[in-house]
Amino acid sequence: MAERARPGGPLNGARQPSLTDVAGRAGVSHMTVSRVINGTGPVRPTTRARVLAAIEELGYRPNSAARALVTGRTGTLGVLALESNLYGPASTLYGIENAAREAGFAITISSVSRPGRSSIADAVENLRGQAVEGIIVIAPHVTAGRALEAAPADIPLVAVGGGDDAPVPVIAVDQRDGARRATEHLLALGHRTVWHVAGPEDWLEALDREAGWRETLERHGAPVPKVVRGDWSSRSGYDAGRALAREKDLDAVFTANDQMALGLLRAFAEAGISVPGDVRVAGFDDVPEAAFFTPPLTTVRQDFIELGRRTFGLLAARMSGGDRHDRALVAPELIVRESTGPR
Amino acid sequence: MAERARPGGPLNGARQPSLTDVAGRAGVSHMTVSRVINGTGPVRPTTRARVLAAIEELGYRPNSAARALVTGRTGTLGVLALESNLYGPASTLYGIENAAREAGFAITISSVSRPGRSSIADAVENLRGQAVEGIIVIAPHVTAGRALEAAPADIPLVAVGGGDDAPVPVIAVDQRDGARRATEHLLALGHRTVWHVAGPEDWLEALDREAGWRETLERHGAPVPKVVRGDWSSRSGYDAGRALAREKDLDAVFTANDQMALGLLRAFAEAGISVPGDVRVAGFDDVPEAAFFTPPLTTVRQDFIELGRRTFGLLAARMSGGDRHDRALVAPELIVRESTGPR
DNA sequence: CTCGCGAGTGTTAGCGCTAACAGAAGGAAG
DNA sequence: CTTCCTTCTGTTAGCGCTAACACTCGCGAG
Repeated sequence: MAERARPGGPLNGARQPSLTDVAGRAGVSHMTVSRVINGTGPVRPTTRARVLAAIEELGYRPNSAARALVTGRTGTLGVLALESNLYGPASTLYGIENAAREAGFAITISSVSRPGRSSIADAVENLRGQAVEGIIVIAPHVTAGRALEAAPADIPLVAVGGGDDAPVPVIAVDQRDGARRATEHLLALGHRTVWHVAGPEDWLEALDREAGWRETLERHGAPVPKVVRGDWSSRSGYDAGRALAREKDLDAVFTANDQMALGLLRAFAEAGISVPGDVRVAGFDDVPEAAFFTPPLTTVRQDFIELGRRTFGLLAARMSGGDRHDRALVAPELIVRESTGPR
Repeated sequence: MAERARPGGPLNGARQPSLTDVAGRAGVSHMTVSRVINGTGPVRPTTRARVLAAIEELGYRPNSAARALVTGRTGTLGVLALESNLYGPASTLYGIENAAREAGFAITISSVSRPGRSSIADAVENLRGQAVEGIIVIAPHVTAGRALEAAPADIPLVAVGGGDDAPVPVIAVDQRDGARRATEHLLALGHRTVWHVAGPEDWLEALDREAGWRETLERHGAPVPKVVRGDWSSRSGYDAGRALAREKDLDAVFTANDQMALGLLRAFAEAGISVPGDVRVAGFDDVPEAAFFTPPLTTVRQDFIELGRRTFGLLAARMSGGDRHDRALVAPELIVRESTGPR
């Protein structure tokens, strides 16, 4: 009776103990062991103790593949993440991972370097190949939203940070509200209007923040200056700052994220423009460094951990049959610092 | 013949097609289908075409659990990540994910909020429960190194950013060399010595950077000032800056990361100390924002993508039987900017 | 005393797949 | 024409587990 080699077995070559091994050691049937492990069905306390001892002695670990094969459940969720070091997406990922782990789910990630219809479809396909039970898409792009229109209907999928019109359920921070808060804060300081350095046009968050800024200006009857567009990077904020430094009645600027605000501040410093002396500046995100910019930055804080939790919660609801197809918003908070302080 | 309900099946209730379904449709045996899918064994071109057509029509997707059960391979790697938004760890994660995906492996992450013997052991256990074929630990802590001493011997495990004495193979950026480059750069500018704002004592990278700085000073016969210790945060860099601002012959400062340098610059600005006029400052990491600090920061760049690739490569080698237990270093690069520019 | 019932345990089947081997068909070599 | 390969395809077994049902007790009710 030849021992068949296990191709992918453990390094030391020994076979992992199976339910049957444990059963043999405990002097019971494999079903009793299964019941002890899963808490299904009644088991006499003394038997349970014998089984647990056998499990301990053999170092038994359930075979997840076998379990998944028979139950049809893998206990795994897929997260489709944008490959970026942007503060928001990375923080959201940890929020999701935490919530999922607490609920007993594993997370496998599939990253996408550039969002696009095909790359997102590929990543979704990749995750499905890994038999995930549900998918969370972190890709706050216009293109991502469109790509999801072709999302498979037979697997629960939710998005975090998608737009109003996304074809899937979405949890997002209320970008418009955040932009409104920042803009109103600046207007309340007595400025005639507020300039805006926007994020890239293919990001929904950029569009929402811009819309929130625009709406607020219009509601207050303030003129709407021409938008300067950046790409989230400090470099683009710097370029925007150089351009804005040439404007005559520049008074207040709201940048769509903190990194661009940093570049803007740098450009203003080089141009001899004082913040908040000559111009007041507000950002968005509240990255941990924002309090130490020169000057410390007024900005809008997003609770990414909460965002992750809520997103997981929505997916969990969908997986257990909830058919809600809604959009939930997490409220942001304005953090006031010196960049919009007294002159 | 009752159709048994599939507990975790797809939302629409229909059973996913199996090999047998495809076989029936193509008029062959399930083995022929398996051979077509895996490219094992010869199949007549016309048969192959029929099978591929059937796969397409049914939307067949291999069941990874069944495959894992019989082959003993899951095609999944576990990454144990520190739950932090620090630039380095997050970037490394993407580097690993990329390399793994190219090689056909999936990545599941398990995050650890606070590194410690038990939390790391728990996370490793968690990953093993998911039947990963190998584990990569991103946890550049002293405690992480110690926790890995108890690492299971029957699963390949490598660490990224661990210490010389780690009980497992390690890929790391050469922190000492980076610190040496920064320190020598500052000394070459004519400064008598270089002060150091170090990272937390329980981080190996902090210790290595400090050691590299200290060795360099000693080799050049420069006095070794008292180390100011931070915790990587801008806040701690700010506090360090306030403390250093009181020193008399402060000339040059090397901070162990860029975030702390930002806080330091902020504190110096508030204290009326000009950089590089009065004091020259260098950091470590080259975060994307470093070029836009006030002033732009001289710093040490680490190639995290390369680090991730190399780490995956090492793990792959170990998984295929390589028994190397070595330590490989990735060279960093000094990026000179205004913070150490001419006065 | 019999019956019923619940607690506790065992037996069997089968999830979807690959490994191993067993055929069948056809051509080349003797 | 036989023999022996090579190419292609099919059959069978079994991976480790859970679902479903069958069985054996022991005890209380009728």
